[in-house]
Amino acid sequence: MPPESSPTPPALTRPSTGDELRATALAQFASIGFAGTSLQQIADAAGYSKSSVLYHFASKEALLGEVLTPAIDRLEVILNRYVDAPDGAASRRRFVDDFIDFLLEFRLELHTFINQAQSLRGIPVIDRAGVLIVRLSDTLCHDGASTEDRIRFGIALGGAAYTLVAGMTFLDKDIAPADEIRQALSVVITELLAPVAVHTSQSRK
Amino acid sequence: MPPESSPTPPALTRPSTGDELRATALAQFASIGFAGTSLQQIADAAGYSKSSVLYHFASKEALLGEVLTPAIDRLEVILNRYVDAPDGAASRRRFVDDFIDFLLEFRLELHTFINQAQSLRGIPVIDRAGVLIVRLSDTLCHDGASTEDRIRFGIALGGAAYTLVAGMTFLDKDIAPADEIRQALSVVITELLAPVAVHTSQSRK
DNA sequence: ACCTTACTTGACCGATCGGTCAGGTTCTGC
DNA sequence: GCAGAACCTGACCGATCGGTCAAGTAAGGT
Repeated sequence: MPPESSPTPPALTRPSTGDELRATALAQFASIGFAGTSLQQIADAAGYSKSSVLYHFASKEALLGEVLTPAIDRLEVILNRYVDAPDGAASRRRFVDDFIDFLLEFRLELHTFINQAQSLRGIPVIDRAGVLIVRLSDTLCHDGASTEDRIRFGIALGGAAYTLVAGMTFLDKDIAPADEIRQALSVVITELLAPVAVHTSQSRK
Repeated sequence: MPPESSPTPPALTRPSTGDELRATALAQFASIGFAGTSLQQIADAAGYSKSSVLYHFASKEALLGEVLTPAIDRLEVILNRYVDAPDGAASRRRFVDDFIDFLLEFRLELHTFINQAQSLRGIPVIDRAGVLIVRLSDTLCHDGASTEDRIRFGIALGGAAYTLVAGMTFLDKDIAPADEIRQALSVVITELLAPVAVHTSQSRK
């Protein structure tokens, strides 16, 4: 092999073992569920031994924590940015864009959390995500929001999480181009959340 | 005890052991997942032994089948009724009402299927439900439906399933009255599916 | 009384679960 | 060359998994 190649690879560094395991575990958690995924499966899928997984991560729960944390951090940033921004349609629009970016980038993480949070209570990373979702809901809906407003929020969140993961599997067999999905998501979510926004721009009650 | 009570109980018959087990299993499958739920858990929660569960149901998969089948049967009836009905806004409206009834009555079954179908492929009841969902999607969206139309359908389906189960858990701590939820769902889902309906009433292209 | 049927159970099976541990390999700094 | 860290692994642990089996019990028909 010629020595011309760089010590740090040219464009992208190959993923570390930890990264591979995180990615593999995420895929399994999202499709089979945390309880239904064994460390052996993760190890086999990633091409390592079970012992190796437990060398890199203290426990199965710790692995879940490391897998979900980046998504939660990102969501926290987005929410804080929206809270700090002045009220108005422009801030609202940027938030929806940020949120759609988040959906597309962390679809598996969101799907994992959304569908299993109830059964995983007590795990630190899950509880942290839980309070974040509540804060997100309260921020968008305010305290006096109607049942319909809350259902709008829930449908937008859960529906997007579902559509981007499970839905794609057997509904859109032929996957649509990414920007087409992004634009469609933008239209539908904006439309879903629009009535909720109306209440937001005026002080409640 | 006075013998005045009827041989077949007056208003409602107490549930059979099989019914209790089905209900208990459904709750566990929906919240922890099929793979994550053990027969022991189901037996303990229902107050029986694991052996008793396996006496009433041939296997864990058979139990899942019996749990989900009523929901699938019902969805099949609703879809067939819509397909056989004349095209038009009235049929469409009735379908949405039927569908919301279905959502409210079989929320746990739908949630179970929606979020685990991918990992349970090969199990007869799951495959049957899968083709039914595809048929539902094709019926509502037709062949030439845009990505946005399909995303609308996916968000309505997945969003409702999520909101009615997981969402209620930590978003609407204080549960709203049933008819309020029904009306809100009706508004939001009708709104979501409305643009898709437009394409339906005219022959495509 | 007796047999049958429906139902429930504990003991048990091989396999797999999450997790520990000691040992082996490879690479680095000295 | 050598110590030490980083990494990877097979063997092993007690517990639990889905599932089988024989025994036991209660009710009903004869």
